[in-house]
Amino acid sequence: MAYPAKTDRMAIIKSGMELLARKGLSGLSLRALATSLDLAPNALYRYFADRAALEAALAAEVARRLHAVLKRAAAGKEGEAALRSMARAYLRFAREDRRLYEAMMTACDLEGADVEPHAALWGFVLEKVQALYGETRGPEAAVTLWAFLHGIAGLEAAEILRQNELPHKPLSSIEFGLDVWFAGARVG
Amino acid sequence: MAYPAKTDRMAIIKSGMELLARKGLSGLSLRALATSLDLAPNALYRYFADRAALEAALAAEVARRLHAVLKRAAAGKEGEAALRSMARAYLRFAREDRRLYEAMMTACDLEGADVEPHAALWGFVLEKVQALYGETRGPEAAVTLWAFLHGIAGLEAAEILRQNELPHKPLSSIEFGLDVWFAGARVG
DNA sequence: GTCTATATGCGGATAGAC
DNA sequence: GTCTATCCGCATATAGAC
Repeated sequence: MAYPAKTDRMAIIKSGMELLARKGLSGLSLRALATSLDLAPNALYRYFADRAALEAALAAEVARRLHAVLKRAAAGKEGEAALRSMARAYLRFAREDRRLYEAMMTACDLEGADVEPHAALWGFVLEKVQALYGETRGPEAAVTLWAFLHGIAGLEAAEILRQNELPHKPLSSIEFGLDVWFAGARVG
Repeated sequence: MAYPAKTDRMAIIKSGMELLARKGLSGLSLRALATSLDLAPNALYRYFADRAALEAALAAEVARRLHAVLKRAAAGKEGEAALRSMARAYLRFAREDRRLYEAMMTACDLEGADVEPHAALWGFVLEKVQALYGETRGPEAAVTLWAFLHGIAGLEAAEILRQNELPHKPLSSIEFGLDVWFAGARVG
């Protein structure tokens, strides 16, 4: 055959993750990704129907990574200690790989996306929360915690908490917020 | 004069807000905005140095609008009632004008941005929170509440809470989260 | 202050050969 | 499966005339 295979889905995802981490979702182009793999500008269309399909695949991969990070953070811990560790790991991930994190939250609702990694991630967190808040209140408590963490990540990414006019205490606010949330588990 | 003035800063902002609400920040182009004002593609450069300057001006305008919305929501109310009303108004704004809201949070940290409207908005919220949480804990409590609301807005915008795999109870989770947050004010 | 014209760059996607 | 070539669209920004 004149043109033997030079790549595959996994290699594309891998290279795509590196590019995504550096340039962000809007800065990622199929052309640049193809170039990074030594391919012609349009070669990726054999593996992904269009750009949206690639984005969804990348978002799923990010979810898998975050899931692994949270698992590691919770390892050997239980209850409140496990969740505090997970919360801090979540924010560390959102901070250090903010472009990956943003991509995960942006591209997870596309058509034909692989929802499994996202669902697995949610299931893992929910389980831990229910251990503290109970089965009934678990979902609402988990959404509340998630929203808080996601909000902190967003405020930090926008560098809003660093503006002079604002009392910039992001770190202490995080502990403050977690304290309030855990207090809710004990009271209710 | 051969070419009399056909527009001004305010008209540009006004038309820009309409376009922003429809197309979002990334979908907004100087060309389209100029066209909507019956101007040549480059006419706006007389009023804004570049695209970033326009974005910052629009973000400031959104902050003014949100500030007005929150003021109205708190009018005639005090303490917890005022803040609950403000929280719901905040989320209503983020939901109904989500592209404006996103633009405000994205473009508020640009060079040379007019920070005053953002600072005024923050000051207004902080004041209300301090009435409940006290002066010392006010900033952290306010950041916590803000992060929670911003996070909910983000999860809703990404339509993450609507996925089948997740218990999709955004509304009840909002009340749940607010309950926890207000409980923190009474306990501490 | 607005105009026409243009420089320059980017991106997604398709056709058809090998 | 990869290639070359191309179509098409979008954008920011500048130069210089009126």
